[in-house]
Amino acid sequence: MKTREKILLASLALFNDEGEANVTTVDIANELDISPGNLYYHFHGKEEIIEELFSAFELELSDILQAPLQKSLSPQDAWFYLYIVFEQLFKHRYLYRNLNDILQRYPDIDRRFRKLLNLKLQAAEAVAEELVAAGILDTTGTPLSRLCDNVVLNLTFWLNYNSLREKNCADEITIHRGVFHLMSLVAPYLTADFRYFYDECCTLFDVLTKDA
Amino acid sequence: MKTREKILLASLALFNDEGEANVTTVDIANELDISPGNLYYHFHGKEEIIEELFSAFELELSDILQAPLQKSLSPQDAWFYLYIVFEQLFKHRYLYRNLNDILQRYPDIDRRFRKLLNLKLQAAEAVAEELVAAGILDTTGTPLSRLCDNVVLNLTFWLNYNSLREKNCADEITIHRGVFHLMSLVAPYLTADFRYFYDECCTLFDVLTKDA
DNA sequence: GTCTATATTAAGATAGAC
DNA sequence: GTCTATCTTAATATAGAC
Repeated sequence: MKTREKILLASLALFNDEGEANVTTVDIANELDISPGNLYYHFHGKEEIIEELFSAFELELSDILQAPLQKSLSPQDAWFYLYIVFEQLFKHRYLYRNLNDILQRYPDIDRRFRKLLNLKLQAAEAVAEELVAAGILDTTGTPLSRLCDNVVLNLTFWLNYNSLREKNCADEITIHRGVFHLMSLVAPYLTADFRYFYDECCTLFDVLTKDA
Repeated sequence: MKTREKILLASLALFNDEGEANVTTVDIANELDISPGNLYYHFHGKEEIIEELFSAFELELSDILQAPLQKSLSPQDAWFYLYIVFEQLFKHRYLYRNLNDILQRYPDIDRRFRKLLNLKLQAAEAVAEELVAAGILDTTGTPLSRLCDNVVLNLTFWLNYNSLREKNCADEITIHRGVFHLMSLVAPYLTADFRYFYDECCTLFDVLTKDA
């Protein structure tokens, strides 16, 4: 693997583990046993590394979020889809962990992150509309947009909230918990015929998280 | 007003406006037209200022959160109570804006913040139980703790989410929106007799936010 | 491409005069 | 209590040898 690639991978891992603000260019170089000078040969600095990491994240997440807009998701896939989204967010959790800080320091990332947020909203609405059409959800009384707004807020900040509740939570469990937490937001809108589905989720969730 | 007091007030204002990480001891001194040396005479550094600001926040918020645990809140006060909590969080929004960063750098604040989070959960459960007892909420099917968990997550991260959605939102509007957003979480559990209340909230919210 | 050595910068902090 | 002047430290960044 080329040094440039190695720098990106090591940076991502360090940012996720220690928090982006606490990782210096020297830390990254040390992690790879290369000199700081070498790192500066490949990247002009931390800023350029972050921008390149974000670009990769943006590309991958855009693809994921555009899927339900282009081709309608079958209801049984919605559950699986939620895991895909969560895993992508988790892979780049350094971003969500220090969101305001990073967006303030990198105006370009700020602009692009807001675009992604809109895309999240659109994807959530597309999936929700599918579920309503399939008779799985009944949202009469509350506008769909309000529910989706809440889903996106929870998607964006769940990882932060979970690390406040459980300081050392295994990665797998964190993702299960996140998906389940989102399910519970939608649960009150399930039609009577599909209530059993949420109950099954509760049981499954207990099984999945008991291994810990 | 004593210089010490002035430093605390100016720091809080700067932290809220610029983000704690972007404010240096020199910035604070400049804001007050005093020398950095003078600031260091009153405080050992930024750390001590933040710890003192947090202690004040902790004291005030604890009082607010303990109220519904000691004396049951009448249902008509619940709405008003939510405003009190939100305004307190808003006054110290610098903390919520860079939460992970600050908690990582100040282990003592981390410990105490988690305590406050538990207190938030307890207060939410106490209020929710009141509303259930009064026949305003019906939460059969979903455990109350899951709803409260979600309320606390939203309390903690609403300010962040809102500033992602609306970059320059007036303070007043931000708080109205936050309270309304929380209402909409609870709305699906309102009993049929009290549905009208949420509809009234929607109308009121439209009026309150139209002045902007 | 990679290293060592060094320069630059900015924040944090202190000493001593007034 | 407050100021000016100065020191320390850590992070960022570059120059030049190999």
